[in-house]
Amino acid sequence: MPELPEVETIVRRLREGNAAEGVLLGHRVLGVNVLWARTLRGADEATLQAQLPGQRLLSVGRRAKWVVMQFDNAALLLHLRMSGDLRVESQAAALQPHDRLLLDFEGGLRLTFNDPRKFGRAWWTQDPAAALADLGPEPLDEGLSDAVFYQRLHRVQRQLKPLLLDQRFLAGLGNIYTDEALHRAGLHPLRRSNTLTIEEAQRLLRAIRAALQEGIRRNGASIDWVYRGGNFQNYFRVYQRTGQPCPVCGTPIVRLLVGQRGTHICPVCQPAPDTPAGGV
DNA sequence: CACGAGACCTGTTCGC
DNA sequence: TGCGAACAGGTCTCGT
Repeated sequence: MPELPEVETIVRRLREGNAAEGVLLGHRVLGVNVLWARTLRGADEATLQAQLPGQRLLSVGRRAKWVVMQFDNAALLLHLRMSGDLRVESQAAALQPHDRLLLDFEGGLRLTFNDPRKFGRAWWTQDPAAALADLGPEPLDEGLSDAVFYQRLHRVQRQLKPLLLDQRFLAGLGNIYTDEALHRAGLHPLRRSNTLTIEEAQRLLRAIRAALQEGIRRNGASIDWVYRGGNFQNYFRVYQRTGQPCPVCGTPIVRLLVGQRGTHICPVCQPAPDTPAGGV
C-alpha cells in the first residue's frame, strides 16, 4: 500500500506507539521472530538473532518509502513494497495471517511486520546511509529548487511517468501520487522529460508537493483490503477513477498503460504530446 | 540510454 | 454459481 505519505503516516504512528500500552522508542529488543526468511536482507536470521536483541531503539524515521529504525549499533530498514503493514501491539496479541517478522520489546510491546504478497523487505545494516545511497532527492525537501528539478528533468529523455516512479530520480512517489501530480500539473504521462519548459517543471514540482502534502494531511490512502485509517482515497482526482468526470473539466477519466502500470489521466487537461509517428 | 517483459507473491474483483 | 483472467499502492533483472 505505501508511498511516501502512507509511510510517513506509519512512521508517525510508530513514534507514538500504542496509545494503550506505551511506546517502542527508547526500549530494548528482547527477541526476534522470523516467520518468512526471505523478508530479511543484508543479514541472515542467525546474524539478526545474534545482533538485534539487547539493542535499544533510538529513533524511527523515513527516507523515501523506507522506514528507518535506528538502534544502538545498526539500523533496521523496512520497505513495505505493495502489501506490507506494521502493527504495534501487545506480545499477547494473536498472530495474524501473513505475519512475517516480529520484534518483541521490553515493556511488553511487539512490532509486527505483516505482508501478504511477501514483497516487503527488512534490511539489517551497520551503514544505513550506504544502503540508501542510490535514492534521489526527497520531493518535500525545500533544498530541491525549481532550477535543480528542471536540470534533472533535462539530463534525461524519458517519459514523465516512469521517470517520476524511478526512485533514483525522485524518492517517494508511487503510482497513485504520480498520476495525481501529473493531473494537477496538466502534463501527460508520456511527455518527454527534456521537453518541459521551466514553467512546466515548476508546475510539476509544485503539483508533486501538493499531492504529497494532501496525502499526508489525510493520513494516506486506504484501498482494497488493507485499511490503515487514511482517507485520501476519497479525494483522488484521477487515480482509479476511470470513466468518472475530471474534477476540473468534467471529461471522463481514461486509463492507459504506461511502463506496465495502470495510468489515469484527463485527456483534455493532460494533452498528449506530439509524436512523429502520429498517435500514442 | 530507454523501454518492454518477466519475476517475485497472494488476494480480490471482473467477465463470461 | 463457477472459473480463469485481470488487476493491485513496488522494485529488480534481463533482453532489445
